[in-house]
Amino acid sequence: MGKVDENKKKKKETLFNSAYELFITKGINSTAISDIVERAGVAKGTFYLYFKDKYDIRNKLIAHKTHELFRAAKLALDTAPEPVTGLDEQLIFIIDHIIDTLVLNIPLLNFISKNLVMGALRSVLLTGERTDNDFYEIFLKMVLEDTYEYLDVDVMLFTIVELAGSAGYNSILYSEPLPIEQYKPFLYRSVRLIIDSHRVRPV
Amino acid sequence: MGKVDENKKKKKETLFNSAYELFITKGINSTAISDIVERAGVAKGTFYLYFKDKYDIRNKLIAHKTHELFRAAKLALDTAPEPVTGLDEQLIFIIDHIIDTLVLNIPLLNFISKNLVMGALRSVLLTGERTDNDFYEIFLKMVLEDTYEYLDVDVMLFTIVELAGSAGYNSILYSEPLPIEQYKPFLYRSVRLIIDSHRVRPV
Amino acid sequence: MGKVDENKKKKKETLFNSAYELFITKGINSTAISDIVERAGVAKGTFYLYFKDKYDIRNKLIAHKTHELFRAAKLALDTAPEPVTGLDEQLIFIIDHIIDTLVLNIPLLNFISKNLVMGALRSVLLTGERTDNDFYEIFLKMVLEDTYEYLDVDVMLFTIVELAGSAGYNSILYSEPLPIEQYKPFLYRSVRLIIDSHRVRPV
Amino acid sequence: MGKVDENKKKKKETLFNSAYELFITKGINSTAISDIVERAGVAKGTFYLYFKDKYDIRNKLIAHKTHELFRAAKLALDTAPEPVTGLDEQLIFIIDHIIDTLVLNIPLLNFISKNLVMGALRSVLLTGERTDNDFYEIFLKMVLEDTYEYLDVDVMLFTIVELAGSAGYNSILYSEPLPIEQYKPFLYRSVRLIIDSHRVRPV
DNA sequence: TATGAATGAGATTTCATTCAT
DNA sequence: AATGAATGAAATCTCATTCAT
Repeated sequence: MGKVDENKKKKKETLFNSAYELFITKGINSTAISDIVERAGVAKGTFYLYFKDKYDIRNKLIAHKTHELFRAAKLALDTAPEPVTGLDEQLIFIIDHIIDTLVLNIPLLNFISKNLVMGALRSVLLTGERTDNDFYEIFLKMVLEDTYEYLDVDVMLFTIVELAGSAGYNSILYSEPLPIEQYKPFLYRSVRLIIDSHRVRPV
Repeated sequence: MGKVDENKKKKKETLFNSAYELFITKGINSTAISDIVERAGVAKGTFYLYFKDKYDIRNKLIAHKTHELFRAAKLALDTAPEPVTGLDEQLIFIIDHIIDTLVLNIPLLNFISKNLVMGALRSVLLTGERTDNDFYEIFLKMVLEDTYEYLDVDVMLFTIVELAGSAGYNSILYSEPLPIEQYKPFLYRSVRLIIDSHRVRPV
Repeated sequence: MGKVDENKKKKKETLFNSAYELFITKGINSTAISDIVERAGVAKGTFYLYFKDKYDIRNKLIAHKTHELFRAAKLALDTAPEPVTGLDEQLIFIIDHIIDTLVLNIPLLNFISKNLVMGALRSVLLTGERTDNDFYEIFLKMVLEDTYEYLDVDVMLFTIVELAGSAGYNSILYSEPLPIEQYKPFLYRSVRLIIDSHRVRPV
Repeated sequence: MGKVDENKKKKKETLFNSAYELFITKGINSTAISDIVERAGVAKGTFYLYFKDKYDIRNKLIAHKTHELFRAAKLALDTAPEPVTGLDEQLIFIIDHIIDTLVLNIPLLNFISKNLVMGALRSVLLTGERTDNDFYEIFLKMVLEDTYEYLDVDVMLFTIVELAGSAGYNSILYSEPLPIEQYKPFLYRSVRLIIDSHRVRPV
């Protein structure tokens, strides 16, 4: 990569970081592009060299952050001291890891969620961003390697993601109807039931 | 009610309606207060007599509309040609009714949802707005009158609302992973499983 | 005075007091008529029953407060334990008394001054408001009773008032070029010189 | 200076001039920023690029205009056909020059004065704006070069400025107690007395 | 590429004043 | 006399976007 390209990438990254910090601090509506470029230390015009507008950078940011969450969860799964076996345990492990991360990073939860958690998660999981790590492929692989056979895998994943995302969001943020730690057993029971209902039979 | 009070109520209502129509047509960000008052045919200052700002009227609107959805669903349930029995069937009836309403009113879905569906639904269901119709009471009554006994009723309702709200929203709007009509059976199966998992035994 | 008239006077007084407190607290520009009536506990329309606008009430307030200052100073002069004799000593006594009062009431100083101290003082002294206590008359009497004869009495009073008002204002407020207590000897020396320069001869 | 910087300076100047003309014509309260930018032929946002708000530009304007007055007076003093000698004559020359200027420019007098002449004059004389021509230095030099020695020079200048500013303002504007031309002898006599009272002895 | 001055539409908000009750 | 809802002009200020350098 040439020095110019490097510089270009650095500028973009700086804008990315500035935007993220401002978005989670002040919210999107109250963050002006001038705030972003000021914090990034670049000129206003430069912003428009890399992003279309505020919502462009926001969307890319959400996708990026969601990606990171899943990547970290998958990594933890793969490097767990004791191997986690069974699709249900594996999915719950991932959900649990993400929840635990977000509990410690409420601003991130707020940022992602306020901007339609579910859409974002889904985009990562089901449709989108098949760039570096293809999570959809990863999930399919997990499904295939399981001892059970599954029907309507897409539907299953979708249902779980929606439930966990939505219920998790509210439970973490508002401790309603229960604080997340107390709600987890219920959530995971439901996840198991959903998975189970998609099983055909042991292979 | 004096003539003045009557007039006041009418003004507020007009503003309410104008705001709603603009919000679902152009979106909140693109709706200016001047748009609202212009459409309502009142002076700009009048808006500030009744609402703090754009977000104040939006929140009140969301609560109001969500309320209406539930009220209509409950009414339909109570006046169904053939009585619907069993908590699971009743809840699914309500969900189904709301989904069908929103399918025909995508702008409303978008409006409510973009502004945190779940939070809004939950506020109606679990905590909030115990004004006219107390839905929480209604649900409790439905639970009590069922032939089964339930544990953790709050958790059960919360889980169902989150799942149905979030999954329904995406399925209706994006037909992903399936169009809503095809997704419904899966959704309702999950709802039934969740209900079932909270049952203790027949009374 | 009938009950109605009494009530009327009370309303006006309340508005007066509210305005004064707001003016010295927030400044005139930032004080809205709605602030005044709110604090006074009367309706907005009532304000217009008694005053033309914000500046009307302000002017009346300044005249009133300036009047009070002089009245109090004159009273102190007349009731001093040891009689003060000589026009120079008497005028300095009055100036001193007013300065000491304002030092303890900076908001009042600010209010009067920001709105043209000198004009206000002058209006009281020379031209205006010959209502209850006619200060001009009082000063003339002080001049006549002195053992000296004076030329151009108006000019003398004017010069002294302008000097004391302007220099006093700045010295009290900004301690520049000296704090008022240290500036006083210089000020009073100048006042004596001015008086002296208007003397013709002992009568 | 680049083309951009040149342009910037020109814009600021244009705003400055527009504001000044409006302020002295309509008064500050009645001058809107939109008036200023309209007259200057620039966009509204441009104003905020150079000034914080209306009061910012006003303060800078007052300082500027006051500066000009003194500069012109000093220039006249230095280029007088017959050299003016003696501190008293020099100070009176300056005061006289400023008074004569203001007599011909009542709007300027009003503008400066309404916003606390004295404060402004003082800021130029005693403390402030030590930029181009340092008037304080100039006065000190005048004092040093005099044949007399002086005590408490700051106090002397302050007293004179306050007296001349305040009395001059009222006399010019209201012809009270006398028109300025008739009042001048009295004023200058007082000034001489004040100067004299600070003299120690001929050096 | 990068800059940042300039733009100017438009958003929000205030508030003196009126007038029907 | 008193009220206070309604007005709506006008004020301030923001900010996304452009474009000459």
